[in-house]
Order: sequence, then C-alpha cells, then structure tokens
Amino acid sequence: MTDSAPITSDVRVRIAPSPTGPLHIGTARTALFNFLFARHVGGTFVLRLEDTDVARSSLAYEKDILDGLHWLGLTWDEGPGVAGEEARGPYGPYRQMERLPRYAEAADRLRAADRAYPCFCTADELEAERKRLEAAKLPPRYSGRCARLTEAERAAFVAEGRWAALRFRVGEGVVAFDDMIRGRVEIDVANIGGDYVIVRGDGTPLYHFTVVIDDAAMRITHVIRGEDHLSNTPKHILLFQALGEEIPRFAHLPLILNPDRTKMSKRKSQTAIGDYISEGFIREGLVNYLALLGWSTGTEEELLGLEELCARFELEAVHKGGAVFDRERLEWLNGQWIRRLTPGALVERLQPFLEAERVAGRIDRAPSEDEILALVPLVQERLPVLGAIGDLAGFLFVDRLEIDPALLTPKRWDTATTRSGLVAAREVIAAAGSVAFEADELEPPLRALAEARGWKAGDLFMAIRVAVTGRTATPPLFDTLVALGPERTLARLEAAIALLPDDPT
RNA sequence: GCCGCAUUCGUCUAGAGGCCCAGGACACCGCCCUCUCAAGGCGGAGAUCACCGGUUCGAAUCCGGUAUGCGGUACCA
Repeated sequence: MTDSAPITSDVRVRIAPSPTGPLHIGTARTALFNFLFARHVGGTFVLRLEDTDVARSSLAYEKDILDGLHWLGLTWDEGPGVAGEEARGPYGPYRQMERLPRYAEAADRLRAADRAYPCFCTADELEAERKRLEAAKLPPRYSGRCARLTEAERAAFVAEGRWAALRFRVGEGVVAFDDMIRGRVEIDVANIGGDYVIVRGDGTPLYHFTVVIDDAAMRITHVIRGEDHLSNTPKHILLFQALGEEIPRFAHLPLILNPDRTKMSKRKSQTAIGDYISEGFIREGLVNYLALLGWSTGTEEELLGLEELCARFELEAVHKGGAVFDRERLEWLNGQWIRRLTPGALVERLQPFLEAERVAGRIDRAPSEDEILALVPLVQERLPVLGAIGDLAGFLFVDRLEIDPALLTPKRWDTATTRSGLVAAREVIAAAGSVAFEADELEPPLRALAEARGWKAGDLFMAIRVAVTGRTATPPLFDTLVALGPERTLARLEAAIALLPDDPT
C-alpha cells in the first residue's frame, strides 16, 4: 500500500499537530493534503509533535492524534517513536520538547548577532501599552522599548530580578512570497506588530520560533498548512533569513467552516475525528470527503480512493475560498463506500458496532460472524454509517421485543382486521415454514392470503413487519423473517396478537 | 482599528475571454421500481457568477474600486 511508497524526490512535507486536543477534522485534512502531495511527487511525509505548550499537551491526545492518522491511512515516513518503537528518520527527535537544546542554540546565535534581544517588560507594562495604543486607535504593536538597552541597563534589570523574554528584531521592509495556492503575497513588516517574542521569560521557545527551526532542521521543502497561518508567514520568513536557512515554499489551504462560515470549531461543529469514527464513518468515506473539501479533480468524478487521490492530487488545483463542512454529503459519500465494501470486509467493520450495541444494552447478544455475513445483503445498502446497524437490525438480537401497539395497526386497517390478519398470517407462515423457511416459500402464500381476504398485500406485510420487528422501516420482510427464524417469528406474531383486543366493539 | 485572504445554486464544486442566458454532486421536490425503508433510474426546481465601473467585437473568467465575510494582530499553536 501507500505506506511503502518509494521516495523518489527531494520534496519533504510535514504535519505538525499539537497534542492539546483530540485529532481535529482540520488537522486531518491538512495532514491528508500533505500526504497526498508527498505521495504524488514521491516525496517524504514527516510527522512532528509540537508539544511546547506543556500545560495543555497530554499523552492521551498524542495517542488520539497518532491513532487517528493511522486509521485514516496517512502513514508517515519519518516521525516520533511510539509505544516503545524507535523514532523513524534521520532528523529526530520529532517531539519538540526533546529538541530544546537546538532552540537554545539558535536563540544564542540570534542573540549574539543582535538579531534578537532580551526584553524586560512585564506583562502589566505590555498590557498598559496595548491599551494606550488601542485608545489612540493605533494598531497594537510592541514599542521596542527594550530594543536599545545598554548592557549596563540590562544588568540592572537582571539585578532587579526581572526575567527576560527574547525578542526578534523585525526591522523594516516588505516580505513577499509566492504562495502555491494564492499567488504572490506581500506584507509590510511594519504591520506585523513590532519585534516579537521567540523565547519566553522562563526559557521555553514559542511556536513561531520552533516551527522555523524545525522546518529548517528537518529540511522541509513545502509548508502546507491552514490559511490561518498566512498572516504569520512573514514572521517565519524573517526568521529563516536571520538564521541563514533556505526558505521553503508555502501553500495555505482554505479553512473548513462551521455552517455560519466561521472557522470550524468544537463549539459549533463536531470536530474530533474520533467522534466520526465511533459513529461509523469509514476511512474511505472520510478521506474521500476531506480530499474534496477545497480540492477537486477538475472533472465530474468524485468517488476516489486514497491510491487514486495520491495519483491525481495537485496542489495548484486547491481552492482559495473556505468550505463549509457538509455532514449530509459526507454521509452520502460514506454510504457509497460502505456499499463498495466486500461482504467479508463489511462484517469485520460491523463487528465492533454490534458489540457496542450489546455493551450499551440495546441488544442482548452480539451475533457471530456468520450471522452478520448472512445479514450483509439486507443491510449493506441501508447503512449511511456503520453505527446505524443497531437501528436497522438490532431487533434480531433482542430477547424481548418492545412493540408500540399504535404502530401495529396499518394506516388503512383497524385493530380487528390487524388481529385477524396476524392470526391468519401466523397460520400461513407456520404451514409454509414446515416445508422450508425461505423467502421464496413465504412470500407467495402470504400474497395469496391477502388476495383471498381482499387486503392490500402491503398492509398485511406492514402488520407482520411491525409485529416481528417493532418497526415500520426494516430490511425486506421475507428476508427478515428468515433471519429471525421460524420459532421467533411465530412467537413474536403470537405476542403481537396478544397485544390486540380480540373483541373490539 | 490595522494588515492579509476570500467571494459561482442552501452546501461542496466545474469553469483559467467566445463551447456558459453557467455543468456535476449533496440536500429538496416529483415520477418509475417497490411489502416498508433504503439503493437505483428518470425528471424538476434552484446561481442576474457579491456589487459598481473599466478593458475587449465579446467577461463568471482580465483591471480598478466598493461591500460583505473570514483570518491574523499573545511571553497559544
């Protein structure tokens, strides 16, 4: 499969998630686009964990992210060691907290070259300054108060016990770059807010700093990330230059949006990949859908597997505008892929969902593999998500069926007709079943019964359906009866009949 | 506020000067199939291509402006 794709190009891309939350839809899409780009050109796909926000990072999130990417089939060529395994790749470690000495070395270098300087301003001072600017209707910007401190003044602050953050000197000029998706972007550094902090007072490095050092150290050639980083790009370019590193190419992907067109967020949308997995979206559907959010082949084809996506993906064909996440379309695509699964594969994927139904107490026993296999023809085209299996076929695995008596009587029937219909049906089914309990043996006599009594076959069937399943929407009736087996079919008919008054007045 | 990016049916998108009074898909509506639900087939409705000016014989496509939206503007990532 794709995880053993040969490396035939110098292209190196990365996905750099921060383990401060479960794998997010947007991160997954960015990872997918990086992966597709790498595979398309025969490049290398690197995974790096940006865990410098120690307070919010956790191992549980890290695991969720790694598992999620694996589940999607986005295997990386280089990345951190997990579960006792060695890290893979020549540019490790791939966790930023294990790379601290490298950031310290780079910080020293910038400091020595006077491209960065210690800033002794306190949070309160900075806050006051920001307020002053805001009141004067000026853009927030660091004044540069500490930029020209003499060594003596610095020593005085240190003696005072103040801790210094390290600020990068921004200088003047215009930073320009050719975004692979948006074309030329030019930003005057006067607008990026002044000299910015690259190392905190406590000595830990900040994102804008680590991302540049690592992208350079890991020889990343193309930075493919979300549009929310577009405005930050000049900060990165300035650092690449100051460090004497080659500047990678940039490609900023359009954002995935909430229905109200704001950046997709946990508050307004379901963003955790894990939640989609537990609902029963399958990787083929999710990958296909995500790939089409912001990209298209340029043709009218839209059912594309990972292999095909790798072959066809073009970064230049990515859209510029944000895309609203459309769950209905995802469900449709997911259903398409479920229908394309082989029976064996569907059985395998259904098993955990049936087991979950059992654990939740919605069914009394989880069916065997063979039982599920027999079910596949009845359910395969009726599952938008695997999790729908409980609603669709759960009645087969419950010991005591709950029936809403109100549903038992078909729309055009009264309870007396329903009762006699079910009584007669029970006889017919018992008789037919004694020959062979098969769909072909059951249907003709029941149709004949309806005709003899002047009933619409559909009404009779509906009464039977509700009697044996408790539902008005089920897989085809006769296949359902067969799946249920003769004993349970007859017992359920009996129980349903008992629910109907035998002398309605 | 400032800076940046964006703007084609409700949604995802095709479209790179004439093939477009704009094509496909999801959703929606109708019909067919049909024991229900799906699936599938057929058809329908749905976009004055944000707006205004320009360039051109001709613009959704090129240029300028405006509007709106979003993003960024942290000792978060």
